[in-house]
Amino acid sequence: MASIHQVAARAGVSITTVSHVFSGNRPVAEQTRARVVRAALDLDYRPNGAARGLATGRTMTIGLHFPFEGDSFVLNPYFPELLEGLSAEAAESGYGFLLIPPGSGRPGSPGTAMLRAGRFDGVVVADPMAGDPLMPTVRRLRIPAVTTGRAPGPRPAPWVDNDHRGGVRDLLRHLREQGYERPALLSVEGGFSYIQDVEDSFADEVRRHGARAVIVRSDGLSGEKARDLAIRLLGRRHPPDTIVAASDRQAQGVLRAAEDLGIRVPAELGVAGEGDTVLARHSHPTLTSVRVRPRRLGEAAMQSLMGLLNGAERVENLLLPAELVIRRSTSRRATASRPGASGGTVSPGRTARTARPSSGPA
Amino acid sequence: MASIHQVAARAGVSITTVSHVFSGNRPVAEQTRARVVRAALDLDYRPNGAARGLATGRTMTIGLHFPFEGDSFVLNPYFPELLEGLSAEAAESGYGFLLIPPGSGRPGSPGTAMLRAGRFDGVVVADPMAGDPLMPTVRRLRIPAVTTGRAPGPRPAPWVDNDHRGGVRDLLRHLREQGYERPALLSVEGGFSYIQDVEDSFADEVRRHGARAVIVRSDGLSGEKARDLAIRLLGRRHPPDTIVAASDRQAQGVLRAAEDLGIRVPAELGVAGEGDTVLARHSHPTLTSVRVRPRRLGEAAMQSLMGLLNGAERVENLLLPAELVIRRSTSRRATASRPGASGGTVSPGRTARTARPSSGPA
DNA sequence: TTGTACGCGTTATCAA
DNA sequence: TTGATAACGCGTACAA
Repeated sequence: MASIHQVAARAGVSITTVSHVFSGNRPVAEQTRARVVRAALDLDYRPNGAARGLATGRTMTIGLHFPFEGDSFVLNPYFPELLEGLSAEAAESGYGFLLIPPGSGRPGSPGTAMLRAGRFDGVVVADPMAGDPLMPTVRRLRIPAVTTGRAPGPRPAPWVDNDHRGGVRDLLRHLREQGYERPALLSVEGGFSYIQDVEDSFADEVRRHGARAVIVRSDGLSGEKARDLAIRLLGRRHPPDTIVAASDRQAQGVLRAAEDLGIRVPAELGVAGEGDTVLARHSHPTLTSVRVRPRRLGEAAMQSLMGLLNGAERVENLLLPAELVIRRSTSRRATASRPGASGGTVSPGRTARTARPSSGPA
Repeated sequence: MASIHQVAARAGVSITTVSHVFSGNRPVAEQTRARVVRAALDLDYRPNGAARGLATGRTMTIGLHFPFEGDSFVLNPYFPELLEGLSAEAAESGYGFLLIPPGSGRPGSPGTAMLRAGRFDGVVVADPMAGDPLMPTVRRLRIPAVTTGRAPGPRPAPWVDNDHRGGVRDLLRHLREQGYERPALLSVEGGFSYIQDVEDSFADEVRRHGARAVIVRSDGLSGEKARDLAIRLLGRRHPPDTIVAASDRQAQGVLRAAEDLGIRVPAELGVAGEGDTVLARHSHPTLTSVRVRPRRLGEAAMQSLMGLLNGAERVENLLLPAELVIRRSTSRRATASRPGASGGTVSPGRTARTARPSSGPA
């Protein structure tokens, strides 16, 4: 492997010049630069990352953690899209992602060793879970961190998030307009702030309009489990006339339950999902869902983190708006907006809001 | 951040001794070691990875690539499990995974820059696709590499793989024993060696027993698409009496098609999947499937790569046996093995085989 | 516009 | 059992 010295020698310049040709940190005469580039090409030279890191104190690496311990969240298209956004934004600036293994934060685990080894400049933690020792460890080690979704606890790390509460509010308003009166929420176990938001705002909103807040929880996102729970819900003495599911996969299970029980959707039962995944467009009937933007969230997370890395004392938290996409599964009254049309109907747009720096749930 | 010098000073020893306490590269007297550890603890010292990398020439980082360009393979539980295996094995030896972004290998892409920057000691490429420039680039840069599934081309990198061909053979034998005579294969687009293996061995085996090999391909793993294709298959003038799907999700779509058409499974139609995922155990009827071991495959991949990194000239390729798990969806004749019992029935076990170093498809 | 020389924090060689 | 010191390859303050 050629080093900067060999390139300098071959180009007839000093290593300083070679360095600056590759870092771009100071202007180099066009002629000189050409000679250097030529020499580097000839020798197949690539600047050594470790040496760079040693000299600059930067590793150009971001630690990345996903909540993938159980099976439950693996089959969720949310995370691949989030990763795309992170990746796109990181690529621009030469950052790479080092996976932080599950179980990191527990004393003595290999992941904790990695955290302690200073192998990255900062971390992105996707959907930190309540009770997970990772974020406390990250804070203790003073590693710059941004989370997608909010970490639990009093002074969470800077975060970016989807406005799930707003999404639920919009959805419930739409359901009221469609004449549904007894909504139930089919939620899921797990200590994510997203679930907390959905459940809290569902309960608040339903009660504010004088109804009882019925919430049941599945222990995974599977459609089968959702179907079973929905069947039980619909067999109650006073069954709900709408079921809002915490994910599109669960909503599909609800549709299946209705089909099995001979209950017509949307006439007798309204069904809505969350995430506006490909499932929502392809189920029968098509599914009303709350659209979030994992890709944009990933980009925003990296932007925040890079702010921190560039010396910003603190960065603003960011709440991305969620859009209600109305489709057949909740459209039982004719409206001007032709529900059921190709892509669904999007509720009146709202613009991105910036939340207060260390606010709790918005 | 404390450095080795400060620890040495505080412990009253040379930096050499501190170094050896942390690297374990030579014995240190118990008393001395205790003093060093104490000092390190007091100063919150952690060895600097970049400096280590510079001195040793090793980054303790493995590049990792998943075939996640489209949505299609994201929703496959195979990859999370593969990652678990890789991760477990890597953690033991202090290696971490740096994600190689999609599109790497194309000249000028950020991923290619990362490959060229020498940021890792080796790479693991999960299911390299035909036509992807990644593996050629990796070879050109002489980065030690192992693939899960085989890379296309004449002299592929060392690989570990599931014995899909053996799995298909066992499955077809079972189907013949159950009296099925006209199997069709519901495959999927995409240049993975795994698909090639399944299609090739299906065709070989079916023809060897004098039947016509019917193969149709979906352009994704979705259950909906599989259902539509299955409906078309079953509407043919001479419909198949068995449909073998390239994944459990597709097989579930086939079950749905049969249900919609009023075709009884397994009496009139046999259905089998691939992967033995949670879907197979939970569908109605339960699904016969070919079980593979992504977790063990991941472990094996890392072991092979670490062999390469430790100077092995070449490592043996490894073919892990696939097990046929017989459940209700193909069990129309009574057998001694009580198909449909809890976990399904596993075909006579075979032991892991080691393939010839640069063999093509086994 | 370019070059000299030092420092980054560690490992490895050689010596004691 | 331990230590002194030369790499490792790059960035950058300072000088020219």
